[in-house]
Amino acid sequence: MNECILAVDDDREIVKAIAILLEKEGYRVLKAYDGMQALDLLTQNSVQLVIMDVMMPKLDGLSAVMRIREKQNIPIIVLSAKSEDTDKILGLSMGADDYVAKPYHPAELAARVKSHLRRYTSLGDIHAAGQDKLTNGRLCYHIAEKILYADGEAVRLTATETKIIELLMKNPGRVFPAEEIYERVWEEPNFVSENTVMVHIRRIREKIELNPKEPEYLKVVWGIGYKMEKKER
Amino acid sequence: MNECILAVDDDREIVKAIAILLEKEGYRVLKAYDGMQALDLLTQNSVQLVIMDVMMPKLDGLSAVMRIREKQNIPIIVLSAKSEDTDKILGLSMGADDYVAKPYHPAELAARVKSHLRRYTSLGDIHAAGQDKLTNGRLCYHIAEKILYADGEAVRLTATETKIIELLMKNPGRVFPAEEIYERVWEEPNFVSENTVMVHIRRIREKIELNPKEPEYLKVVWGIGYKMEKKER
DNA sequence: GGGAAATCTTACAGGTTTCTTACAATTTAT
DNA sequence: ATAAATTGTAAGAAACCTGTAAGATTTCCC
Repeated sequence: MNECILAVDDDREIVKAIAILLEKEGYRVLKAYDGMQALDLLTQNSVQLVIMDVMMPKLDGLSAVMRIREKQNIPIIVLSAKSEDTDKILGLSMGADDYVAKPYHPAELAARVKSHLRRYTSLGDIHAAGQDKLTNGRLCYHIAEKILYADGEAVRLTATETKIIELLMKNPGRVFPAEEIYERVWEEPNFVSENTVMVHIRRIREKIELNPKEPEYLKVVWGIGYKMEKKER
Repeated sequence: MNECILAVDDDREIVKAIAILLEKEGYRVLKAYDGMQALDLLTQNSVQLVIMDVMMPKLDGLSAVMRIREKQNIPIIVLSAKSEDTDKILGLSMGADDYVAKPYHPAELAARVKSHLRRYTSLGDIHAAGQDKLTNGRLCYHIAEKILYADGEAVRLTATETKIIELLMKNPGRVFPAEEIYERVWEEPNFVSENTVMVHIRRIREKIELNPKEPEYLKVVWGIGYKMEKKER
């Protein structure tokens, strides 16, 4: 489930250092030592981000970036020695998304990786949704505003409640076991059986249902989970 | 029938890369390697959009932008190295419609080109029409002047505050996590957890809100971020 | 109807997020 | 060079959210 990053540099020490840094952050890291190896690994694995040195034997950084772009549209961060001419580097890194000078601050590299991954994966998310509003009966969820409207009135939901509603509104009619809701909202497995999700569901009902005791939207499916009832228009 | 774009940069590799990218998207691309060449091509051809580096020999980006504006009102996207001083770039790109930092994601450049062309061709001359003001309730932000007015009175905002306001006024109603505000205003990842953004938000509230303790414009969305409340007209 | 399992309800203590204030460091203007 | 303004950091206060537990209720199935 966790994201996979490809680190490419002819200096093995640097690749190793990057791997250690990013693995500590919870990413899976693949290693390559020239452009050709990098391309091979990319075809064989599902990679979400590439970190690459501009100066490399076999296949240099620029060519490698171009070749990657032909196939995939993943974020690419380019590394380079600071001494070299900035303009030249920027030319060389055409098609990359970001540029980090060596020596770099480990925390900074990690932050940039995180930032690009978030933008890349969230953009994918928006694309999948296609719209900025999800309407269902009395309810209407604005994805960008992160606000749920009931009968046109904004509902005051908390952050956790908003995430649950976003999940359910994006998948109206689909039943989610409480366990799945937990894992997708909290983004971590719930090993202890809790009624945490249940309590949140109740709180949401209190805010969106006309009669929370007999919900018409946020319904329970006995023995399975919860769902957002799909309404006719 | 298909639209024509002029790419200008003294680095031929970059112009070539831009051309390949945009031709793949179905545009016709003219190439120039300095400001003078660019102006020549503009008089001889029907061009719908210009992509230009700020730093160029012969005729620099700023001057070129000005000269183009004298004659035609087409969209101009300015390129620049991220390392260069942000304020200086802002000055240089005065009169441009958009600004993209190098290195950039090809898909991003393509998307911006598409978006500017759509606006330009569909609405005709949007510049003349004057979408240079963003009004929301008591507030009105002039994009070109970079000044915020509250009840018609200019508000004395600092540079950082202005950037935050511009981001929020351009996206009324949308919620931005503090982290995203940081990244989009400072243009670098915030790898140390700080409450910097929060303090700036408070200072802006002090200047624009009637009662800063209970903001009616610059609102917090608990656990998620901040937003500019969208007001009715 | 009875019993077991699943879900609902309630309350609260602890934790997190945001606010506020002050100050030191930095930048800009005089 | 000096003063003024701006900016980032820290730390304590306030507001708000969250998970847990424990008892109540509903549903299912025999």
